[in-house]
Amino acid sequence: MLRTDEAVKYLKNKGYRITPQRVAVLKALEGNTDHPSAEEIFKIVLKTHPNISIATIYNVLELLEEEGLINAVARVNGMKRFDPNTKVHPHFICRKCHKVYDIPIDREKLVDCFKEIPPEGFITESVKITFEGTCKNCNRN
Amino acid sequence: MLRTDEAVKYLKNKGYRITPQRVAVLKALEGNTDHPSAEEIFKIVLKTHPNISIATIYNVLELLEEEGLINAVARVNGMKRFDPNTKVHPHFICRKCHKVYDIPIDREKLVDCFKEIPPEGFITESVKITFEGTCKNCNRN
DNA sequence: CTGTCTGCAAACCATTTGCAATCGT
DNA sequence: ACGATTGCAAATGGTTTGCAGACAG
Repeated sequence: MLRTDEAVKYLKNKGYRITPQRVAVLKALEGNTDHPSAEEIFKIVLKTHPNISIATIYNVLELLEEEGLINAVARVNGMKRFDPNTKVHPHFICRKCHKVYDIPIDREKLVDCFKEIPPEGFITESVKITFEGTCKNCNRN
Repeated sequence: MLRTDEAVKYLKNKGYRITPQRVAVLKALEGNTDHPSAEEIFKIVLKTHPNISIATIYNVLELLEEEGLINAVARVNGMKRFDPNTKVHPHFICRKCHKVYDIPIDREKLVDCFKEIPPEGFITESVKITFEGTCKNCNRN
């Protein structure tokens, strides 16, 4: 799970400059379970940094993703959605309200299920498990 | 697995018109394990239908996906990739060569692994399991 | 015939890029 | 200081859309 102070330390250590914009994006993501889009992160950060540019948001998100501090976990309505929780876990995308939910899962079972795949010679860098349908809330109506 | 004749029957039965363009897209996808993009399907169909428009390709693909005859299984380099095999099965996306591989998997194990998720009240319409990394071929070089 | 589909070209829109000015180190 | 990073505005590019004409049923 992303923590701003640890991420800052990590980035500094890698030689990256610690700009207010980068810290602001990290803070917007810390503890955020909404799987926000770049636009949503932009809106959050605008509150404290009224001059920030959307291009900077994209820059920072790209950096954080490359450094493995966050993941792009889905694409909903054409927009990438980001998750500060980089542990492998399934997501559920609601086709009606476009919310992205984390799905709790028995980690042992998951590891067991996937341990012999993909085939030899393939090197896996990330795994995505995504359910799509209609969520509890939307099904009630 | 998609079969052109069955798909045609299905679409006709639903009241859709059977146009040469629709049949051509179906034929381009039948038995295709390359997970082609819209552009790639366009190129295939152009050989037999030199006047077809890319917009028509997108139209037909949208229709086939809505009708559950094909799936959009991934987005690689910004491009949707399509699979005529609509059975749930994992994919491996190579970050170097951008090939999309089908991954064989023990179906029973998969069902067992996923049977109690997602949580009650959520209605699942599709499941995607995607590995990303570098493929056997690219790792050799 | 009639209303669905197609082909064309323009529009869309999330994301990327080029570049001069800014600011972290 | 110096070079990495930002903000702005324009470009990119896969996909979508509007519409007149074509064609399947």
